Amino acid sequence: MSQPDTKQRLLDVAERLFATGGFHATSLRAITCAAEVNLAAVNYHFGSKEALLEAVMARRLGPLNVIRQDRLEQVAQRAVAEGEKPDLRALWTAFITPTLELRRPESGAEYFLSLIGQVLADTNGVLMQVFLRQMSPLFQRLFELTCQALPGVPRQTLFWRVHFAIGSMSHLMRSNDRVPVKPEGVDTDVDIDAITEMLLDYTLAGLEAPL
Amino acid sequence: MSQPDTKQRLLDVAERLFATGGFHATSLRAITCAAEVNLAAVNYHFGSKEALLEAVMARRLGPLNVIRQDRLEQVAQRAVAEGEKPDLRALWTAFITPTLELRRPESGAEYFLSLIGQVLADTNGVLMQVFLRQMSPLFQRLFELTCQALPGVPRQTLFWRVHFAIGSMSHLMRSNDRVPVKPEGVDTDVDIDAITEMLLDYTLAGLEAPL
DNA sequence: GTCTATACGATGATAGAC
DNA sequence: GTCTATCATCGTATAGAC
Repeated sequence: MSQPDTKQRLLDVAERLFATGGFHATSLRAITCAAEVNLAAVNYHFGSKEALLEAVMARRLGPLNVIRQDRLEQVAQRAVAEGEKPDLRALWTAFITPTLELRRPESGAEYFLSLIGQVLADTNGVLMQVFLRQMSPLFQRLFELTCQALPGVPRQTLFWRVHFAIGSMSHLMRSNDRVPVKPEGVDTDVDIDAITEMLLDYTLAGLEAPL
Repeated sequence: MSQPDTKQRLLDVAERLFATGGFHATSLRAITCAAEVNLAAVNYHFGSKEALLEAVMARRLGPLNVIRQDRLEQVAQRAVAEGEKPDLRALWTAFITPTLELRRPESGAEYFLSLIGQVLADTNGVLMQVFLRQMSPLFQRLFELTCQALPGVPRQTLFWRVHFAIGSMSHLMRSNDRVPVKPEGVDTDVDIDAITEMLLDYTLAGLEAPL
């Protein structure tokens, strides 16, 4: 390998350009030019433009999902140990916190979240299928534990409420800095911890809503 | 005009193909072929592919926003007349109900919602800007009335909660039939009235969540 | 194995004849 | 208003240099 970091450079540049300019609007020529590699390098190393995006996602999603799964199981085991229902707030904290942590500039994944937000929205795309294959076990587990935590709410109802919660979260991920409407007297530039707590309060109240 | 309904046919076909196949994946050649018009007709009548989508959106969004704005003002005026705060449930019913009504096959706009969901997700796109310009007054008004209905919650907090609510709603719009994960014992094919009520319960609980 | 140069078909857009 | 012809650019594929 004369250029040992060609793949790495492609992943980094693609993540940034896809996130800032959009997947479809970003050409392979723009990526390979910015990464200072040949155009054909993408197809050689990854196979296609879609496969490149898939690799960009997998690189971050893999470790992230391990963390979320671990923290989810910790909450589940604590519930078993204490012989009680899983703690709802702990459950959703385990799911939300590691995700929003990526918004911190120090994480090195500042562009990743808005990228995921885009993919999550592309209902018809193949990318969605790829993403879901990675996420499906986590979603299933989160749903089951939420059902255990809220035995009073019908599964059917909880399914849709979890669906709504995912919607809020993905919408937040997508709105990196640009928030649709900024009314007077509102500062949209709040820190991550504050937003995380607001999302948690909102989501928990929704999940526990009276029937 | 030898073909007086060329524009109309283009709008109808484009709405259907954009919604089912995705905006980027649908070529102008596929649209003009299905509509049985010449390829250049799109650029003649609308100017560009993006402008065509904009026209498709505006055709439905205009009347819909008039309805939503009217119903919002009805709630506001009732509050003034009774000298009380606006009713929160009535407020969000006015916003959500006319929208989800479009999911009914009889509405003739069955493809529209998933199209809007796509646009709402394309954070970086020009389409988003177009959409927001149409929606911004409605969002502003909904936010202000929500603030009036919940004077105990800080504007800053309510801003984000409204943001989360919009996220749930757009996520629901996007998932026309295809829901990411279907756990056991859950029927995802519920009727619109039931889903509307579940979304309302969820959203209201979130907006009113304790601090 | 890795990179380069080059070519192919399809796309969105446009100019000009009718 | 409608059509044909043509353009630059896109994602992709491949042959050949190192």
